[in-house]
Amino acid sequence: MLQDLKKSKVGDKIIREMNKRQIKQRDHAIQIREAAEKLFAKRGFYPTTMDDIAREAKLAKGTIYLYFDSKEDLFFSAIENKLDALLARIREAVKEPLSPSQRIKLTIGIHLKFLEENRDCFKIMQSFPEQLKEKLERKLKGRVIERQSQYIKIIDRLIQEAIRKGEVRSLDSRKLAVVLMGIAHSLTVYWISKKEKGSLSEDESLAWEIFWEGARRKV
Amino acid sequence: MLQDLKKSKVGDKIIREMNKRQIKQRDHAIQIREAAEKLFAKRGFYPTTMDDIAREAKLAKGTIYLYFDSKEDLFFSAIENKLDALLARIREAVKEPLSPSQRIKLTIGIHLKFLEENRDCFKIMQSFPEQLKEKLERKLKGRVIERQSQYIKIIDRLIQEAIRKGEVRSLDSRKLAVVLMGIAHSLTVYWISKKEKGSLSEDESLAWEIFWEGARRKV
DNA sequence: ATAGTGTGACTGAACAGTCAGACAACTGAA
DNA sequence: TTCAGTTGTCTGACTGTTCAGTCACACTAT
Repeated sequence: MLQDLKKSKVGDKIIREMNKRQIKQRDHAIQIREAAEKLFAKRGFYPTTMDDIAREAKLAKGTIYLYFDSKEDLFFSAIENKLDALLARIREAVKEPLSPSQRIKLTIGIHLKFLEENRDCFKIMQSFPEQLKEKLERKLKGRVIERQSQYIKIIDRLIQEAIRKGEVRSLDSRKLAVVLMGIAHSLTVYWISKKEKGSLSEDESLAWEIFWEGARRKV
Repeated sequence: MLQDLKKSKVGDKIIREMNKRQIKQRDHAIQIREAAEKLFAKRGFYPTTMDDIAREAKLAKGTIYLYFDSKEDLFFSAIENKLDALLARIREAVKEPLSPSQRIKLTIGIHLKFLEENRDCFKIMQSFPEQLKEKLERKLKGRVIERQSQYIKIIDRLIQEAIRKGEVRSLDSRKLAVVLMGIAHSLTVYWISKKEKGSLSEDESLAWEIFWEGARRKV
């Protein structure tokens, strides 16, 4: 076995070199991020210590610093990771060949389903905005804010399209996007506060109905 | 003057004793709470230090501890104080002899106006829920949660009434209350993110319209 | 004279981040 | 295949700093 590996070309060699150390590395990075997600979600940024995270990840504290520059870096990486997953799903959904309003509905559904599956992520994001010292790396903060605004932009664009097609009244599309997200958000908070009884996805129709009836162009 | 005071009965004496020291005391308590509100709103709980608050209040750190037991106590006192003011205004408005739906509209208006005038309060409340260690005094946390739920309860009751009178479709009234608050909340976040350009109160009609059209019983 | 307020240097605990040394995976010469 | 040497990974005791809360002393109204 080892012979085979040795015979292979340089390119392969690099790939195989990943096959013990690098894979372990990647695993550790994931392990750490997952521990961080869990604890940041539970307690928020400040009360979570690097020792806690190390314990949760079953690694030494020093190890964390091999993969992440600082506590903040880890925090933002965790959020980014989740947000990217959500954005990817939404971008996929938006491509569906449906009317704008139907695509908006689909998006809400995905959004709620995602939060249901990733309540941790939601809790982190919710506690994010103001709780960090200004002096913190603007760059880091910016990375997340950019993703959040991308998200609103997608909804905004959908609503603009719906307005253009006469499905929705011509109101401020950005504000409508904000309102729609607010509805989804508040239902999620409520769902979490009820200790997650029932299914959040079930509220998709309520959120949609209120928004749609409230926003649509009356015939 | 001093003679007069000395002659007066015990009851009076207590009252007058407030007239130099106690008044100063009350002023200091207010000074401290206002400084705390300002800084907690700006930075959140953890990054705000007692030294910061003392500096802002132009008093020594030790003085704060004459009026408040701990940092947490001060934090919750600040929120409570604001929430009580909001609740008082809402309770007053709800008494108006109007139809339930009109009273709901009035309530939203007051809510938005209050947040516009007290954006600090809003920012504190928003950052409140998860960011404190569990070990923190449940009692303190409870004081605020109780007030928040009172608020939702008032809206809930209004909506129940509107449903009973046939103004609103018979949906889950608590969820509708949550949605309504979510709409107001998200518009406030948006308004703050736009650096408070324009007037938040102007969004009253948008919030109302979407909610109302979405929730009302169709004729 | 004294009791009620105010002060800010000080203390002890908590915690992010470091680093010297242990350890495991790989290499290539014999 | 073996093993000494090399490189990359991991560890947790340690360090320096930050900060909530204290306390001995100062001040001021009565």
